[in-house]
Amino acid sequence: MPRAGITPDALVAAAADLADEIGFENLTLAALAKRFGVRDASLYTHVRGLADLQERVALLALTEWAESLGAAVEGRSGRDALVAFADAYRAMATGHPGRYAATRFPVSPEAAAATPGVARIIEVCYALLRGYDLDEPAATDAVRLLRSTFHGFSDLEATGGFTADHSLETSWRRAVDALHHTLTDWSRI
Amino acid sequence: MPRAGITPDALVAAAADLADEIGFENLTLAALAKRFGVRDASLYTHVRGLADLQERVALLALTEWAESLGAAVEGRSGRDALVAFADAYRAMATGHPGRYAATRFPVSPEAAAATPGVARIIEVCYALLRGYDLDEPAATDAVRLLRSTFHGFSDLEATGGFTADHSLETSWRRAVDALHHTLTDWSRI
DNA sequence: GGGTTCAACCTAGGGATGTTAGGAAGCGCC
DNA sequence: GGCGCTTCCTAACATCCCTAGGTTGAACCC
Repeated sequence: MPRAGITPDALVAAAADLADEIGFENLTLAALAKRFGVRDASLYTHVRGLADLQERVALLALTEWAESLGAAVEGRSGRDALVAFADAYRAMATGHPGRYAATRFPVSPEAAAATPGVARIIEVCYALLRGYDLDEPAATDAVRLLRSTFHGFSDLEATGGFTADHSLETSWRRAVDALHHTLTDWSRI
Repeated sequence: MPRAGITPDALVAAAADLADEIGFENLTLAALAKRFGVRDASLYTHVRGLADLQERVALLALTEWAESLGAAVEGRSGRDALVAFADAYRAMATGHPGRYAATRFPVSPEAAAATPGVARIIEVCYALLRGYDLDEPAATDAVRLLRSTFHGFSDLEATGGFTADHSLETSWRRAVDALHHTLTDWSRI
């Protein structure tokens, strides 16, 4: 019987796609093995187990996300940058729900430190603030506010938390506008 | 052998406590049965299955949460009400992580409609806005912004999303201040 | 008190999953 | 062609959810 030609990277990429299709919480070694035409026990050659696979998918998703956010902010500043960042953020959350859910998997500090994408996301957030007039510790407070709002909205949207019969698109716009206003007025709040 | 004297309500309450201890996603029928000194199959007398148990825990958590949020807002208005609401929200998320995670379980529309707490939370959110000058559809946008920010911050805090060496307490205060400012200036944003 | 009935709890077992241990065989390299 | 590493396999076990059917505690009725 021929080899399936699995590599850890191919396995993790396929797992991320599978997670987008069926949800990160439903990602299972059995389903992933079936996709490669292989027994589930065979996956242990490439991955230490389910927890290891989940962490790798999380790190992949964080890296891809960081690139997408970085590219969105590139060459923009102020409100333009904020809108581009927000739209890239939400596009990831709604277009790749499995990957997005994976980003919230608690990765070990060592793995996070060894993955450039993790620090890059925070870095991009700080770059976003350069168009506004913020120094530490206000910048950290502002970054936390940005992430909280974006993450909260995306998460509530993804899990069906919003039920009112009103456009999510305009609510999202209003939220971004409100953040812009807050960042502009930060010292006067 | 004597009966354990289990009732559905006692079972769900114990499940909520167990979820707070080991995490909602680790809540298992086997662990719950062990807590009552009973076989897992015996729980099917009181509950239709794991999904049913999870939904009941979610509804219990939502009800308790609604009461807590309602009590916090009671007799206050404007900024006072906002701060009290925010602190009650965060206290639930950090003090009862299992229950908080349960509130994000997708409950069926019928069960949600039959549980007063679900509607009560939205109602309390709208009551919060009475101190500010907002009409529809702005009120819905504002409620969504409030929930997004509170949920996002709580969720990132609970899952270890904040790593910077800076007080979470002051970041939370600043976020609430920013929301107050946003609600006050809503028509001028 | 004795019988009836309901419901709580049990044992047994099947299917799915994660995981480990050890064996067979493809594929590269000499 | 032969050696060896790596991939993939089978076998087996533990845990979990869930179903089917049996046993027994406890309340109720006479």
